[in-house]
Amino acid sequence: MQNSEALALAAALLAAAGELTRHINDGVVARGFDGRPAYGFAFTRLAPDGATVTELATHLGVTKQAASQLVDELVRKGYVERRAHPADARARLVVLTGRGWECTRAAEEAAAEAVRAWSDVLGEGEVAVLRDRLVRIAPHGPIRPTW
Amino acid sequence: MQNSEALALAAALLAAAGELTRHINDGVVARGFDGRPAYGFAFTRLAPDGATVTELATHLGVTKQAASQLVDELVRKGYVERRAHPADARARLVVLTGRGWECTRAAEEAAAEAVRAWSDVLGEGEVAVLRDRLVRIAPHGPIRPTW
DNA sequence: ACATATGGTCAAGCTACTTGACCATATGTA
DNA sequence: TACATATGGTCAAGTAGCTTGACCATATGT
Repeated sequence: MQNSEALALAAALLAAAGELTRHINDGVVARGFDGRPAYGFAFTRLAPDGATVTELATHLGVTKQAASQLVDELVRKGYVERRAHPADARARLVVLTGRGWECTRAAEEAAAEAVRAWSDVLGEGEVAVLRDRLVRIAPHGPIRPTW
Repeated sequence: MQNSEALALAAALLAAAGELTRHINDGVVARGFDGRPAYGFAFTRLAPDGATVTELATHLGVTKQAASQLVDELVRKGYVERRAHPADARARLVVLTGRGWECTRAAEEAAAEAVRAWSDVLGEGEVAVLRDRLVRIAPHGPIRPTW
C-alpha cells in the first residue's frame, strides 16, 4: 500500500465516523431529546448496569474531570443518576434513569437508520463484515476521535 | 441488524479512526514536526496544487474563519504560504512550503506505519477492502468527527 | 450602474476540554 | 494496629479551537 493510501484510509474512516455520529445525533434530537453526540456513547457504557465516572472517562478517552462534568450535565437533563456504589464507598455508580433509557433507545434507532443507508449501498452482509473488521482492529480503544 | 449493533459499529468506527489519528500525529511529532492532527488532513487538501481557505474549510467541515485561523497557525510554523490567487483577486491560494511537504511525507509514513499494524491482523487485502468500503460509504464527507 | 454573492479577515465569545489541588476511602506493609 | 500510598471523585481555574457577527474587497448577474 502506498503511503498516501494510508492517509486516504484515515480520511475515509474519519469521514464515515463523523457522518454516522452526526446522523445519530440528528436522529436523537429529532426524537425530542436535548443532547450532543457524546451522550449516546456514554449511554452505551452506562447500560445496562451503570458505571463509575472513572470507567466512563476511560471509555470516552477523556480525563475523569471531564467525565464528571459530562455526568453533571446528564444529571441536570434527567438522563442519569448518581448512586452510592455497592462495593466501594469512594465511588459512585452512575445509572440511567427512565428517560435515559428512552434516549438510549432513540440513539439506537437513529444509528440503525443511518446504517441502513449503508446497507443499501454495500449490502447488509458487507456492513456486518465491516463492523467485524473494525472491531478486530480497535477492540478496546477509547471512543474518541480527538483532533 | 439489531439496533444496538448499529451503535456498536459507530463506536468501532470512532475507536478505529481515533486510534489511527493519534498514531499518525504521534508519528509526525516523533519525526520532529510540531503539529496537531488537523494538519495532516489539511495537507491532503493543500497538496498538490494548493487550495483556498474556503475550500479547506469545506474539506475540514469547519467555518472559513476557523480554517483561516488554522492557516495562520500553519504559516507561523512555516508549513504553508498564502499567495495571490491566479484567477480571483479576492481569493488567496494557500500552498505548501518545502517544510510543509516534508511534514506531509512524515504524516504519510506514520499513517502507513499504523495501517501496517492493521494488515498484520486482517491481512493486507482485507485492509484494502475495508478502505474501499469506507470510501464508497462516505466519499465526500468532511473530515471531521465533531463530537 | 447597481445589487447581490462570494472570498477573506478581525474581533469577541463560548464550549468542552485540560491541569492542579484537594478530600475521602481503600489497600498494602511493617 | 498504624501508617504510606493508591484510587475515586469533585472543585477551581486556565485554555485550545471552535463559533457567530461585522466588515471590507472583489466578482458576477441584471
